[in-house]
Amino acid sequence: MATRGAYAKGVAKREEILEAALAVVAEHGYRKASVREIADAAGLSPAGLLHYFGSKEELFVAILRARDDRDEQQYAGTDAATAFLAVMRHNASVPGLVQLYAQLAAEAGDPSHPAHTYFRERTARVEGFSVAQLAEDQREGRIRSDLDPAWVVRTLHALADGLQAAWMLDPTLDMAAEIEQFLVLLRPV
Amino acid sequence: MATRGAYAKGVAKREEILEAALAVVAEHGYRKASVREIADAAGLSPAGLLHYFGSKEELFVAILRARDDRDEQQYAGTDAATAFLAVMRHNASVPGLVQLYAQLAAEAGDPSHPAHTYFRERTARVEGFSVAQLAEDQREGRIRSDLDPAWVVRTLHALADGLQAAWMLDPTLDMAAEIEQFLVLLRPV
DNA sequence: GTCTATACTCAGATAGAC
DNA sequence: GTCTATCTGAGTATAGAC
Repeated sequence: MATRGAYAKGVAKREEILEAALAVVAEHGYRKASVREIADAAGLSPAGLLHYFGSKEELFVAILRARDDRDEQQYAGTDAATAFLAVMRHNASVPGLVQLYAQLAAEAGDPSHPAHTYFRERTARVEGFSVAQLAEDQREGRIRSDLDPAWVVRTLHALADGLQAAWMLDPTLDMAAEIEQFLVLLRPV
Repeated sequence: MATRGAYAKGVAKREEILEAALAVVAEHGYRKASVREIADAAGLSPAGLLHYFGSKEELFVAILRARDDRDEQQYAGTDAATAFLAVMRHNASVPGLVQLYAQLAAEAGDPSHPAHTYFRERTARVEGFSVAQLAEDQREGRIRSDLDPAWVVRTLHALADGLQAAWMLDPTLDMAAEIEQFLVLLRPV
């Protein structure tokens, strides 16, 4: 139903706008990615764009949600360490997305920001299933069993976010290698 | 000389503007801290403010520089681990500054951003003397000697940045405790 | 050197016509 | 569902008063 009749066009247009927004962010960075420019790239007016996404912030949150969906589908069931590394390696190939994520995450520190709820939910969800995965890694002897899995996951998450900030300042930084080094410390002795 | 005659007023006004900016950011958050509002708080017009700081971004960079100066003076000579913990604990009492830092750091990912150079230099400087401190910690047996000090410092830095992002989303997070847990992994066996 | 008044440009968002 | 026209508020450049 959702892709038939009068709705099909709207759904397709939404996808088209997301793609255009991503392309503009990738090329010009988040700062200069105005609604106008994205609307131009998607072939409609700023007001037309805002018919689909109520505000600039909502549009960007939608992009991040789409990324989350893809990542979570792709790495479902993989052990936590491997999944983290794979995501980090992939991130290094999409600087625009990394910038967008960092920017929005910083803004979302303000509880009144439209993306605040999204980031809180995202953290709870991602850390939730990562803890489950990590506990399994511990049972199977891949990770030291004397560490609190929740702490390990929070640390991995914070480390990943911080490394992305460092990587934006200096793209020669190998984010995955840094994480890998940390994982060595988690190995059973 | 710099504080005599006709210049004394200017220097004092600069300080006053920095204080006002900090207060506005602390109260309304970075997002809604407009040049106009800061100018009002400092008792002058927007253009008057821009006489001292060429742009909004330069003003905010000046705030962060002032913070750096204070921190670096205060913890010069302290061992790296203790200094990091002290700074983290202090940060938890100044949410406005944490927000400002995170926001500007994210924006500065773009090389054309006015704060890009500041953050690159800051990273080089802070990590530089932290590595020196950490190497000493290693020689004196407080830290495992088989770890690359540069890696440890980069990781500590990234972890701190990431934890601040997480803390903004959930202020119940104890950033210093998280760091402390990580430091346990660095202790000699 | 310090500062104001004015005005310009561009942003995101809204109202209402089509 | 999409446009045009418009509103509001941002940052800041300029000219010039003191």
